Amino acid sequence: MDGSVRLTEIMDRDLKTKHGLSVSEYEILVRLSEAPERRLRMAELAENASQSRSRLSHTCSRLESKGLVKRDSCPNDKRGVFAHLTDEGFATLERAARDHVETVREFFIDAIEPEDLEAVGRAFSIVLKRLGPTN
Amino acid sequence: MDGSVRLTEIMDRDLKTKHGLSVSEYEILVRLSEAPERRLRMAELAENASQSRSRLSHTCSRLESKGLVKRDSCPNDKRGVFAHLTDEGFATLERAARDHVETVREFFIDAIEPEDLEAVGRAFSIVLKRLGPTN
DNA sequence: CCGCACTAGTTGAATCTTCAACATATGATC
DNA sequence: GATCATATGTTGAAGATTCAACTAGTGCGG
Repeated sequence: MDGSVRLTEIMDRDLKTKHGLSVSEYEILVRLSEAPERRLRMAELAENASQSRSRLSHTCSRLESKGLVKRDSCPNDKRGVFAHLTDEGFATLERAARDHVETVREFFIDAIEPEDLEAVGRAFSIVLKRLGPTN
Repeated sequence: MDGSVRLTEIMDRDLKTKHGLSVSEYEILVRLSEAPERRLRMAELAENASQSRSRLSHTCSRLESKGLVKRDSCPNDKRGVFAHLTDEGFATLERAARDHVETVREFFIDAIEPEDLEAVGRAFSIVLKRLGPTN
């Protein structure tokens, strides 16, 4: 646990100093970029990014005021809200991802024996499944 | 990473609802309880618990006001401060640890194949070594 | 078509963390 | 033994997260 905490700390600082993004903001941009039409309902996004809805709301407000994300209401379900990635958001993500991937390699992927890496993947997938949906 | 985030989230909520402690507070109590005479210099404690000094200061203030930790100055080095675990702190830790260990088993240890668990240990030890001391 | 339980998302206050600035002390060097 | 670079720890403000309360909309059952 200690190792993984320290690792995210590194990632966080790296992203923040180079691109002004926290890991959780980055996470959100990634999920959006992978979604069809680069947009997702808030609830779904919260689920994907393992964040509470409240937290997502706040974080999205920040991202919106940075111009990286835009929210508009969903026509079908009047309660619903779509968050979608702006072009600027996508561009920022692309830049950030390049550095981020490199950092991940340096401190994680390349540091570990390949078979141990696979084991880590298996292990935490199971944990995730065991824990079920967020909240 | 996602799995490990979700895992600490569970630990956190578990500790908080049952014992009123956050994971980082718990962490601090653990390190102190393991130290000789149940006390450590602030800097050393920060290092052990992978926290910034500033954060430790604030957290210690909270723990102190709860009566679980006490700080007093170090005779050798007048800049220095010792944090030590009070009896009440130790008692609280003992209670918390019982539940905590069980939660860890349930969602982590028992969920994972033993050899994968070993791999996880190896992997993150290396990460930790690679990252070096905090900050 | 009314009532009611439930879901979506936001808000604000309380809490926690980060960051930079600070006060103080140490110790090496000249 | 004065000076300067460095280490220790705290502080307060700014930023992020959590928690509980809230608004609004959905949709089922009668």
